[in-house]
Amino acid sequence: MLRMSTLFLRTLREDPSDAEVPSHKLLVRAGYIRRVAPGVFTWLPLGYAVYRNVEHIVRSEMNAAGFQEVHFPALLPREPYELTNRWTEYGDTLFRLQDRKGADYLLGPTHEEMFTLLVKGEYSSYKDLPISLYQIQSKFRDEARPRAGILRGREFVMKDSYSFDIDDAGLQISYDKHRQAYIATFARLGLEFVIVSAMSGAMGGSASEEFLAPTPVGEDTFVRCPSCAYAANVEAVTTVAPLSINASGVPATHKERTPASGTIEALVSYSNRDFTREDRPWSAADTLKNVIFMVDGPDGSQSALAIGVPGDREIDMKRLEALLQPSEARPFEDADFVKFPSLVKGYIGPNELGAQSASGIRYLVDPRVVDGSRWITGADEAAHHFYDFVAGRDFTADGIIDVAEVRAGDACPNCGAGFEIERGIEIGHIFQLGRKYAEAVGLKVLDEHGELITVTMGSYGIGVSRAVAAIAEQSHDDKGLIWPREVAPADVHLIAAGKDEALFMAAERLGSELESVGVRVLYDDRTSVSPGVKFNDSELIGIPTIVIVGKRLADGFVEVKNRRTGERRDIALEDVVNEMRILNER
RNA sequence: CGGGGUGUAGCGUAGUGGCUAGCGCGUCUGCUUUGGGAGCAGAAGACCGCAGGUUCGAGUCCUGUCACCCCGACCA
Repeated sequence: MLRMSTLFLRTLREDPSDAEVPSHKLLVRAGYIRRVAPGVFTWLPLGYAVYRNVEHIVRSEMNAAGFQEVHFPALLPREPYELTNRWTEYGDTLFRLQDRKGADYLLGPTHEEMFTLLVKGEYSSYKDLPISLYQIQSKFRDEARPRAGILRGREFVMKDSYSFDIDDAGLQISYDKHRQAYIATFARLGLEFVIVSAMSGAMGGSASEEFLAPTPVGEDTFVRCPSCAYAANVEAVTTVAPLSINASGVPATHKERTPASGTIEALVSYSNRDFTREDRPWSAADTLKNVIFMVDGPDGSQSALAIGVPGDREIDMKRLEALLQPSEARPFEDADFVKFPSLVKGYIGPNELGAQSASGIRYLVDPRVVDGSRWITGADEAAHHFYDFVAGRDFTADGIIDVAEVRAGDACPNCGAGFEIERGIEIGHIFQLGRKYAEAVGLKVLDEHGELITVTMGSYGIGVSRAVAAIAEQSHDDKGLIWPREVAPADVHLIAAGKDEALFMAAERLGSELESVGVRVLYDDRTSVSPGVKFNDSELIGIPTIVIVGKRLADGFVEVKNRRTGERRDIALEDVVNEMRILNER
């Protein structure tokens, strides 16, 4: 029985000034966590109890799925990460350190290399596979900007699993088992979640899905179709290309002088004044905006890339980066323009783009730029635009790229309905890694023909510490936290409300009885604290059931309050233990 | 790393260049109080982020520096 009189706990009446999101504010105010350094937190007794409950649920579901737990060090040598090139590729996000001899070490940001090497060291036959191993470990990432308290720290706990199979079919089975285990885990954690596609096909088609907990403070944006099951991270949304259009009636293209048309908006209004089209007014979606990027490859190479999108949409850098990985893109700067004299900044058009053009810059367009679509676009001359510039007739791009911003109402690729946009916290990620790491470290086994084959892998993560914050984020009100029972630090928050000694004795006895039948109790046995303080603390702390031993005790009753609904009931003292036990069994 | 902001007691904060840096919460002592963050009386607790400078005088002005927070780019 946890006793408030001795519990290491100090609740705060005011929000900490450095906290922004509800989970951070409440976890600090309720005395669950304290900050040690940016993105680094200490778990206090109540917080650690919740954390351990979450960890326990994760572990038990992993074990139930037949995965085996191992535990790597957090402190790792450099060499394994050299094999996969991640010692350098990981960049500044990697915490590096040296031992006294000057040898390089790192604090593990994720453990693909270690798991792969471990299996390589032990197994060498197809008969040993499949196998799935996992660990629950502190991970370290020197994030450029930790934020939102526990939601995005530099030290955090992650459950990471890796599956090892001899072929794609086996990998699919391992992947599906993890998917099922994750569904069971998050359901038990009391989290509302959505499974979204996380990668576009352009990356090579390996399956990857994210488990997102919808909340306004989530860092991931995803789309969800209200009329079918489709859900995807914005990075993975595929745009439905319209059918090609018959452009036989479109006038021949013509170049016009368009002064003061520096912005799309200005161009559209100018066009509607001086170059009206026959059927309807021009809109921003009729302009073709061409943006040039410099793409830095992982090997240090640089190449320019031109992207054409309808003028009513921006290019979504996240989508672009996701598609280009591991290369990185940045908008063209003046210094880059100097190298391409045929480009007129602000008036770049398809004529000067593409492999065949003078610039030679690869030119990719949005899927909406179908054959027969009719555009206003740059004429590669200051203050001039082409009108009635038709795709397939007047220009041809080198290919399609789907990186324009995604908007609510855009068509679902599955059923065509307009989808909705929401935000969510990434609480889990399952991913068919394939043979990348196995190849890098040489993980091969003999198959039934005695041939060496490279193992194929899956990698699966759950943010354990993050899940605590995600639950807090989804489950609180203006008074405080509201824990789902299975993760709550106790089942019952027992309050002695009053000063009568008999009342404390009755509460004490009730607490013991509850504990004896397996009900976890947090007992507010403080004698010098007024009932109001106790009530407020109980609501802040967020244990699902609050039992008040107070003024109704004289009639043989205690009050039982549901933290979530606020519903209160008077229950006869002798029935409480039974009631609580039933409640606990659900 | 780009942009914005803030550093005053454990927490939240006030402080036109001028006396001993103020208030609330929390903490301690005593008395009172006990169904919605109690009252009275007293007490402890601050190198005003750090380093320079201007000035008779700096929490306040200037320069530098560090730290932290927020918005972006990056991620469980």
